[in-house]
Amino acid sequence: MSTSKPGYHHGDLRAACLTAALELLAEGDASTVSLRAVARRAGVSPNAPYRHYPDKDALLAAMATRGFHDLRDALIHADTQAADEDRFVLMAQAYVGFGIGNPALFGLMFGHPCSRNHPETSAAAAETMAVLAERVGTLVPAEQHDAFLTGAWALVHGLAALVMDGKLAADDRSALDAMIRSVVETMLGRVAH
Amino acid sequence: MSTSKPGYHHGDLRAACLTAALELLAEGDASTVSLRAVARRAGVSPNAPYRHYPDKDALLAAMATRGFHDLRDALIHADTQAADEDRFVLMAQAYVGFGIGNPALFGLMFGHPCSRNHPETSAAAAETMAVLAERVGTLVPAEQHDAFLTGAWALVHGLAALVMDGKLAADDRSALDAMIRSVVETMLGRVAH
DNA sequence: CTGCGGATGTGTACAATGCCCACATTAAAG
DNA sequence: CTTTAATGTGGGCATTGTACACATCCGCAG
Repeated sequence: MSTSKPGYHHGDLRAACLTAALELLAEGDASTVSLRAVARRAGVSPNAPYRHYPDKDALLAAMATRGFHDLRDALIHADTQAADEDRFVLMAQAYVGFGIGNPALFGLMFGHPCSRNHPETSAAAAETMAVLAERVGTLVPAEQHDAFLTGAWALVHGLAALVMDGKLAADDRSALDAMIRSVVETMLGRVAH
Repeated sequence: MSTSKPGYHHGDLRAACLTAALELLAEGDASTVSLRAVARRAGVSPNAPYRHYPDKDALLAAMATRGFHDLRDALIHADTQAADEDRFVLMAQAYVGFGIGNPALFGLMFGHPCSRNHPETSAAAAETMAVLAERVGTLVPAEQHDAFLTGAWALVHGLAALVMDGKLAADDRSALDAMIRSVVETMLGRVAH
């Protein structure tokens, strides 16, 4: 397809840079991603990426945007996998699981200034959170709605952040999921009744 | 005292580097902190810091350690400021308030690999969390203790992360504190007994 | 007091990086 | 076919992290 032409022009360097950058990020930490390394991996000169991204932050923002879309899709998928009471648990597990599976990307999405400064990334983040909010909206009486929504969101995000930071350890994935279930049910059980 | 001698030797360069680095971090984002800028601010040659920190990550870890100690102290102080039921609310407000007041440092503490790799920093983080854990221990029956502790911690940490990310807005500090109180009381209020 | 050794700070150096500029190539619009 | 804008190349610059060799100084043994 697009890989069959080694000519002067790449074909879709923009996308190639994005995937190269995501690969690099997955292989190491944030410092592994340099514009020049991305260019090398895409088989292109060090400056070529600048034709598609005004600066490094723009590339990082594009990566974060992709990350938010993937996270959103994972949440939506989890939301369809169970009956009502379990849905939020599954979404929490999916949220944390995404972080575990893509730690450096997760850190980029929530830790790097670029996600705040780029409107496209902020929009993707908002979309992602809207999925959580919709589910939470079905779980609680109206008068507690706002506080509960905020709390549930914070709970899930905090779980993810702490697990990613190694502050909460688990032997394997299923132990982790069990822990998440236990925590979420304990915390939400208090509110539900 | 130690600032009165402009001679060849600095006196306490180790501490000077730490405070210079913390100043730089407070003035901008993480990228503002370069070893060379730290050296400049301390009025010393670019390589002098290497006599006290083996590499840049070691300096960052020292900064994170300091951050955890300050956060711990803020939590301990909050814990003494009210009667039993309010203590956890005040601790949550202090936790988020620390993040608001030191966003870049907070990001370092919870986002950067150095806090995982340096034992001293990990220890400081554990100490900090122990303060939260102790308070939580008084709020809940033993069989729910683990899940509740994790949940409460995640809740507070998630609140801080979301507020810092601009995902939860508040007009001013007292509106923010009110929101935190509302969320915390909703999530764990009626279980106190 | 002398001189000596280890701790601390300086200088030079190098590779890598982000980014700027001028130039080359090419695909597509006229 | 010609022109033109998009895309990729090459060279260059300042900054950064860090290694190595040298300078300076504090404290201690004689």
